[in-house]
Amino acid sequence: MPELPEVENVRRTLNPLISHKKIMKVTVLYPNIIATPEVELFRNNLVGETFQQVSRRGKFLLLETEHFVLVSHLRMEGRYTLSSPNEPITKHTHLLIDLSDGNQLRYLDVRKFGRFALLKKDEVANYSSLKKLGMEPTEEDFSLEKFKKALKTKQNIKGLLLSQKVVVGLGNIYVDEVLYKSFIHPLRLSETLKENEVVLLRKNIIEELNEAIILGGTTIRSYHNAKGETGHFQEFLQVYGKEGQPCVRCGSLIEKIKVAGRGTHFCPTCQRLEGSK
DNA sequence: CCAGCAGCCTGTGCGC
DNA sequence: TGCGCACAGGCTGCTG
Repeated sequence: MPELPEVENVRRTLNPLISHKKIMKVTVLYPNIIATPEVELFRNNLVGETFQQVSRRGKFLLLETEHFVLVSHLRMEGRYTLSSPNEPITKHTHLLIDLSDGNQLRYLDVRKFGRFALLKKDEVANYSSLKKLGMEPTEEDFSLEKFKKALKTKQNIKGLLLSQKVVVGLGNIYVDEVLYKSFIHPLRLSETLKENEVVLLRKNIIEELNEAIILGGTTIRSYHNAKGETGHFQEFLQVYGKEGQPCVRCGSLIEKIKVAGRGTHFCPTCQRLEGSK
């Protein structure tokens, strides 16, 4: 489910719901979602802490307390809600955190792919999942020079962008949209991109993700922010989920193939597979 | 070291 | 209606 715009909207809606609230009790209903430390320690370390701000690195949420950072990844379908402890617990609820204001923060995840790691503050910088992440897709962090260097590989461009090791935040929907807007075929080898294509691709990545954040993210089936609201960017998708429909630029029918193991949508006419001569 | 791919889970939609 | 299969906003660990 969530790519960067959705995670950022969860961050923005979750932050005011939990910051400055003390953790009274922690209940883990599905232990496998806790990557580290062991569940007992996870609970004991969290109880008594007070949430500070919620921040984000790539698609990871960082729920900070005085001494720890709760690193949360929603993967495909993870979701937060704030409810009364009296509300019945559904079968897809896996973590409960009772707060000092009487509310209960809940983590729900149908596919159980999401993961939590509770780290001491000084361990965060060295945590492998965060350490290997690439640049944030902002004008300041996402350097054109670094991008050009990172593209010197024979990996196809879609796979490279999905890997999060060059620039973070793109998932299967936004990567298809961004490549479409940049006239680049998803199977194009990264090293064959020309200067003007790299410049356009970088600009489109930054703009696309920003616009999607402003529109509340993309809701195809399950995404909701921490207040239960859906996004609206799905109304502006041009290729994702549009197979068989005409390209708005040239009228060719949008095709769907598999790239990097993922369903991939593109226009066979406007998106170039070869570097221009 | 790196690219590629199963595995992790459950639900949904499709063809037969 | 039922069944089997493919597929779904992602990451990780193993393989060659």
